[in-house]
Amino acid sequence: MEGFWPENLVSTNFIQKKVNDELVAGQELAKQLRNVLAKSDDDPRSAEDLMMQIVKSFSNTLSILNFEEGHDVASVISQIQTDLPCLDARKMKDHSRESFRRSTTTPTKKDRRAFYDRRRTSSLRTWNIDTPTLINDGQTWRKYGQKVILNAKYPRHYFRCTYKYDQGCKATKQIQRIQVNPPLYRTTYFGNHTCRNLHQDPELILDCTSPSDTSIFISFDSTNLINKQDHVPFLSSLSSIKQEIKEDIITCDANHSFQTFSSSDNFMFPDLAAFPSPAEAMAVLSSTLDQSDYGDAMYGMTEYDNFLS
DNA sequence: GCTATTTGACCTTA
DNA sequence: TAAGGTCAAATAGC
Repeated sequence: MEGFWPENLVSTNFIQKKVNDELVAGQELAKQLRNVLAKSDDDPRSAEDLMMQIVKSFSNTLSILNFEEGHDVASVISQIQTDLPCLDARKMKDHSRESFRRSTTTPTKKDRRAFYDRRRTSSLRTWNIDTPTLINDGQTWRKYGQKVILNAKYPRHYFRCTYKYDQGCKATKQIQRIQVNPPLYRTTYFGNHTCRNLHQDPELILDCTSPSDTSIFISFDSTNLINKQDHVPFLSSLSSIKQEIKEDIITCDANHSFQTFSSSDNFMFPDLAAFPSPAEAMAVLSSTLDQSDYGDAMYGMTEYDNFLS
């Protein structure tokens, strides 16, 4: 491992400290979000910003945990630390909200120039997350493009908010695989969601969108450890996202068969704040997956890896 | 028939 | 002019 982090720092203790920091930060953010949600007159953007930070925190933790010692964990941590300032809540409040440029009339191909907004000149806030698995931020996305990038082994996938045209939400994201072994995916977000996702629930969602990964829900209510699939209508949106990825994969490689999961494969995370230490929390989280789920998840990741390789 | 995805073409920027 | 981002017609799936 080269570069920023000295070799001796990337020790088990160091990684444990980083995991601890991420979990503590996530716990604190979760508490803040709970307070925000408790006040109905609060700016809904505050809740969204906090939610994104929480997702980021747990994603970072998972990134760290999924890198075996000796692999390039330092680069992940370095990336995380580079990204963190972008997630500072104080900085997130003032990001610009550009007006919706698309006109109500359907432009011809010649008219595209009228509403085309190239990313690099945009003032939209951007940040990225590197994860060993695909993550779900709880929003609904629609894929609108795929592009082979120069000097990149894997194509870049482009997603926009499902409600772009309904509500003028300008949030987009890009997903690109950047590494095979260990698997690493870079998700780059552009702009905040300005939509009101009708399918979204106050509960935070942290879902792996790999084709057959099980969904993970973080509940703020420690008594709420049941599978709420049958009671939460917004779960249909998650199925939609999974379907997007699955179909994308199947289209690209018909030789691979993927196991699809019913929504009942979702399970609930216990309340992380209830655990005395992050290590115990993670141990419980790991054990929350029963053998079949774990096997299915691993199967799915393996198949997806094979496809992307 | 509706909705989402694919993919070639188009557009902007460096 | 090359590269990357987006559009939209064609296509597929439900």
